[in-house]
Amino acid sequence: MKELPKAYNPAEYEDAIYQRWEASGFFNPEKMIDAGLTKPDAEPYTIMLPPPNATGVLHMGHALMVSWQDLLVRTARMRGYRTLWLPGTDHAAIATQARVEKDIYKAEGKSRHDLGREELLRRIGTYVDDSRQTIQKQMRVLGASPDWSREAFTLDEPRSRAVRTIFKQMYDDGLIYRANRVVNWDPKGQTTISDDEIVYEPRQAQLYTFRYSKDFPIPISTTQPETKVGDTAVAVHPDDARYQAYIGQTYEVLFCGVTLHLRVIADHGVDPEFGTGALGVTPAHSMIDWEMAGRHDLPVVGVINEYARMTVESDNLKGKKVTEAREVIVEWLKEHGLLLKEETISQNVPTAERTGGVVQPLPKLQWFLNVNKEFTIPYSEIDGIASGSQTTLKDLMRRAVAGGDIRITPDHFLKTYFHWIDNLRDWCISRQIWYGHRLPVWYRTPENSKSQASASAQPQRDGPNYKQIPNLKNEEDIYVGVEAPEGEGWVQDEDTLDTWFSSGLWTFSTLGWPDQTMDLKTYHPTTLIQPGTEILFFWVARMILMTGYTLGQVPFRDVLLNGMVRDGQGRKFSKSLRNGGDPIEMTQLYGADAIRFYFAATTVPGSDTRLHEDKLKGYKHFTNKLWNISRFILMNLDGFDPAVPVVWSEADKTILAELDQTVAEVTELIDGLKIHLAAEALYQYVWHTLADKIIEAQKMRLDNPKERPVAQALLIQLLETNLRLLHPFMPFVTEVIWQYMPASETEPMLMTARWPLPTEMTKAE
RNA sequence: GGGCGGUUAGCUCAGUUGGUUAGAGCGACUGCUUUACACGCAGUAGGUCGGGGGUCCGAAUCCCUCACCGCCCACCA
Repeated sequence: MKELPKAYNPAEYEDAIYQRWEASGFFNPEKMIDAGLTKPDAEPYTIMLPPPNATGVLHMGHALMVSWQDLLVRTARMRGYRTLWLPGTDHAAIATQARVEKDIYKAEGKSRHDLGREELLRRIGTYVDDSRQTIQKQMRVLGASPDWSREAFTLDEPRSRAVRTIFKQMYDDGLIYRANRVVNWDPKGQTTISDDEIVYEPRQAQLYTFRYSKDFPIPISTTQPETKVGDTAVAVHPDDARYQAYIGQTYEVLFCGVTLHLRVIADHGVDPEFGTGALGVTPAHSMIDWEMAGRHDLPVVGVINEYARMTVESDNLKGKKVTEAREVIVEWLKEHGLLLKEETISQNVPTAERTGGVVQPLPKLQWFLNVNKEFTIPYSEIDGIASGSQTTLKDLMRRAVAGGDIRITPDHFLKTYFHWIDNLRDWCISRQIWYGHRLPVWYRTPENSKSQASASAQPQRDGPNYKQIPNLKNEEDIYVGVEAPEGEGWVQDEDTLDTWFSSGLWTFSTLGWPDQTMDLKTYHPTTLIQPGTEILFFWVARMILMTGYTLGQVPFRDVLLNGMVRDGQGRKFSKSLRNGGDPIEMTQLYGADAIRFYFAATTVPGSDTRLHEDKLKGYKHFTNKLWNISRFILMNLDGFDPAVPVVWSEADKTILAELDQTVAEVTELIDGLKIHLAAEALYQYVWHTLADKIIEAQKMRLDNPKERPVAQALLIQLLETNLRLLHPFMPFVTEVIWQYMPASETEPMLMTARWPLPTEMTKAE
């Protein structure tokens, strides 16, 4: 037998081992069946890899993702499940386009408008291909075993077809609709964004208390005086004694050169304690006011455009930026003695997550998904929702989790999930960016049906004249379909879909839906998904929605949430901080196994974790310890014949029973998704029981010719079982050692070897 | 404003359904060139489990309350 080197050097083995795994084809579950390693009727075990954004490289958060999922997948594979781990990438619409635009601007000084839609998309395509290759390479370095042959991309043709198909179905069901509504507009990114893409930034703001004019009886307070030229009402609380006399009255005032028609309305949404207890209602530029305007049938007057500039017909305001207009108005108030009070308050300013731009509420013609509208669900396996019954998307999302069809780990996130659903409003799904799934919607107006239409013929898309809103009538035909319509004059909507629309289909679009494929039948619902806590709403909830709607199923049984990986000081990893976090670099330093064991052992579901290199070093030592345990046992194997039966002593039986117990414990802990406890149990057993106690005790026996064969049999049995148990945690080093094990003659690859059964030891007697 | 999580050894963190002297890694200290491993071995020190109150035969664990830290949601205009 060849003797192992004194120390384990990961870099020497990892590449070759990975190549051997991949070349075997056994990441693919059907290949496992063909080779007789998995039974054809085995229960499936499926994990869809949360597709990393196609915007570049993986970070330590992805390393955590790979560590946990590959661990679960390798365990399932060894335990005989028909195991599929399906990889892919997400086109991450806004993030990717913003990134490429930035790069291009930096390098060439060109904007997307200089390049045009086609050229920009071509550039993004190239960029995304590069990123995907980088991501694949990084996953390989970490030892991931996904079925690369099934790799998917949220923007490839099969996934796009799924998107168009669902869009059409939802449109036909009346769930997707087009409407003029106040949406969150990002002036910097020049697109709408969803409620979930807003981050509130605390800032200091000036709160101005003033009267519109000398004649107007009620003073109001605001932090945004520039929007007040768009006011159409003043709202007070219905029970507010101070203002009872004015409710229902209408006033005409000249405010900073603009004539306003203000009605005094009573609405429960007004807090009588705040400011003057009266609120200037600006339906066009505030979500709350828009809703209030709906309740009171108020006119909507737009005064700000997509570039956050004033559109109001007034010489001293028109064309000015909102910040400039604010100064003009405050100045005007002061001059006319209308400003009553000015105080500094702290305020949360809504900003766009991706661009940092201050969100400007604007009325826009957009596409929405109605989460409250009833529709008939033809088929449902979801607890509490019968096939053919009436339901809503919100209800689907709630019941899929409430009924226990989906388990969330850790379970305290259930509350957060339900709270989010309860507050959910219709989802704005259209985006004014170019990279993404173009809406499968075509328009035909009398005008463009004659000549070959151009995109600019579209209604109101960029027109700043909101005076017509909200009663804009579309004098055009609309066609929604999976493929473009026949006939002349149809122009496709310029907009693309929110990136989470396609991500929501991930568990089944990856399996070939809308075709009724074998994959879909076999692998769906999937077993488990492992997202970060920050995308519980963005992604997990949307998957439940989309899957419930489309298949009447849950997308997965288990949601295993992970927190964020931070640096040793608790900071996020970022390029600007230069605080490291490159998985490849870490792998070179400590080996992939140490990284993986680190994440298995020290990271708890749902909680953020700080990366400590001293611990990483500790787990590198652990791989080396395992190496040397193996080295010792293997170098004492001469003369050993596995075929010769041995008689265990009582002490041996105790040892084997303890091993047995470890197998049962580790298996159970992994089943319960308590990966960190499983890792800890194995670490303790291998180092402090097997190495420190058992091996030390067997050394004397090995010197005794009579006892030697029993000691050999015992040690090889212990090592073999531990290698099997450890393989999902540290696949490389265990696979290398396995090649020296007698068992490799019958099971040549540890990756596809069988998981030890708790009873195996007792059977060995 | 509402909700969730955290506070355990010098540091970073575990602690599964409340059960005998509260654990790990790293660090510290003492001793080991023991031929598997110094990426090692044997051992030692170190904690009133954030404060207060309660339930219980028994609480790090359950209940109440307070403090501080972090996150999520809402958005007072």
